[in-house]
Amino acid sequence: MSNAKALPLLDPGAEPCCPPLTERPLTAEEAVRTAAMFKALGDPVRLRLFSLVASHEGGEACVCDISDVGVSQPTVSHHLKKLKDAGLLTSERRGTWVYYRVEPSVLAAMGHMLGRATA
Amino acid sequence: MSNAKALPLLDPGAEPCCPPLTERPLTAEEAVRTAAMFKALGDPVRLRLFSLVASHEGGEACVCDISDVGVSQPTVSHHLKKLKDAGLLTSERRGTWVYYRVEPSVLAAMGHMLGRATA
DNA sequence: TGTCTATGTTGACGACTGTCGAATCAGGTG
DNA sequence: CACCTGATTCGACAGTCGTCAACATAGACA
Repeated sequence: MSNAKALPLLDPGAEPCCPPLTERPLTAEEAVRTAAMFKALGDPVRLRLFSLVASHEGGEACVCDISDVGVSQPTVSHHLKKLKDAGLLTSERRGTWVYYRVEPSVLAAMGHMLGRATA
Repeated sequence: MSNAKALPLLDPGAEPCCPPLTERPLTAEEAVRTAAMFKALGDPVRLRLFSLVASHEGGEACVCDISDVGVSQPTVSHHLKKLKDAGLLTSERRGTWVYYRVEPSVLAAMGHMLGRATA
């Protein structure tokens, strides 16, 4: 987390994960890992925070810019941490503010599972 | 797996839903609706059941064929109902057995949000 | 150095969720 | 008709989750 690199510095055992859901049944282990990512996006506040970061210019945003989602700031921090734990976001402190950015590889993996990118 | 009909017999307010997450921040309402779908897939058992149905031939499977996910049958039924409530599955009773099938439009919508499926 | 602003952490509370056993409903078969 | 199998619903329980107020930490600036 030193600086900007698109290199997917993946968490322990975070491959492309899984084939499209329409291709083959998931194993128990795959399901556990994948469900964790879906669960991270399964909360309205978290989903909104994630979209705020993902749609921000450069794919990064500081907390001060996305704290307007209707909950208290500790709660925002809590959800941001959950997203980070799920591997969907990475954080970087730059001076006074902390910037969050999306992990594009994980996003693509989830989209691949759902959208059957057979093309 | 070119199913016969892609007809989306939509649930109450089940449009294409939302733009890709990387395009624009979701509104609160969009986030609530979309998070419900992600949450439905946010449980390992449910995700496995869903993949079992989705990957079955014809996109449909009877309960008797997907009950081997490590939990009791009432629990399977419970999760199946959740998936149905979320609009991800539809059920149909055919004689003795009940068949579940995936709702392709919802799958595509989620994939579109995450991975911008292709283009 | 001290103080102020910006984030993250802790502890607690209410609500929801996943799970099971038992009971119930639906349909087929003798 | 009675009976049996498959599937859902009911009631209850433990565990997790989302939320907040209060406190702690990190860095900037005077």
